[in-house]
Amino acid sequence: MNYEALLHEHTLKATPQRLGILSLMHTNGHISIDELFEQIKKQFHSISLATLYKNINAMSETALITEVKIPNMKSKYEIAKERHAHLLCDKCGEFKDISLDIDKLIRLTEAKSKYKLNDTSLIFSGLCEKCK
Amino acid sequence: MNYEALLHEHTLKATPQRLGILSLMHTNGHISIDELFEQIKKQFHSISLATLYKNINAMSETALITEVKIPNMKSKYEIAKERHAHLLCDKCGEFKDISLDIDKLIRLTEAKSKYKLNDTSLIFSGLCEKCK
DNA sequence: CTGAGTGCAAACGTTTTGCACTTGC
DNA sequence: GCAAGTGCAAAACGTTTGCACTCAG
Repeated sequence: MNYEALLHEHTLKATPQRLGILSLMHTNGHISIDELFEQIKKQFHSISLATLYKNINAMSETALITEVKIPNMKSKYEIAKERHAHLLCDKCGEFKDISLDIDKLIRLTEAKSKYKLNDTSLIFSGLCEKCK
Repeated sequence: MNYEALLHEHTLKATPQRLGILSLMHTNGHISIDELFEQIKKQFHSISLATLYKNINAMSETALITEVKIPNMKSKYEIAKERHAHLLCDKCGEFKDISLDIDKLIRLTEAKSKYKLNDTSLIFSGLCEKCK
């Protein structure tokens, strides 16, 4: 994936720090601020937490990344992608995407509610295949 | 609703402050810490924010109340009840319950994922009937 | 070359803690 | 009566800001 172009599309400069953040976000799938800071320090010894926050905020505001708020847990961040839901294993902490027919769910809920819906936040929690 | 009994069932003492918190939570449906503090101060002039937090934590830990984490917003709290989803109006901020067939959604997602699921957090956002 | 981004230290708002006092049971 | 709860002030925590310096475009 070309993160440099991605940043430019979102009117942000492609700094080495940002490329590192996006790369870690991609390989981890979902990552918290703390985890990100621990990992990025290995590449950028002197990176500051302030820089990390500024970048997370800049990339969230331009919708390049998305914050995922999870019940009873710190937020995780992911590179923005098409609509999807999340699965959380309460035992081992595995957190991953799952694709559902969210459009259908939205249509159903619109019919029931009279709302015009455009977004969802869906998190399922339980036990993963290994832990159950 | 008998909040005194409800507290006792959760091994918590029924103090006037707690009864006030639960009453406000019930009449508001969903309420943030700030809103709660503003409102409860009217009844308990000298209540402290520390007491509010301690009680919110105690009641969350015993699952008497539930924290609802909402994208791009402060958390709201509600008295725990059967499974349901939430609707948020991005324009006027209306936030309310909606009952969907969540069991069905869970069964569907279990089939797809191999997870054994027991809980969900589902928030739909868009425009309410008046705002759309 | 210039505005955007970085890193540091200080500031800020939110939540938690310690402690003496009070109260529910 | 005693453990649990309250309220205060202080501390801890996560996040943001201001500023001088650096760098991407």
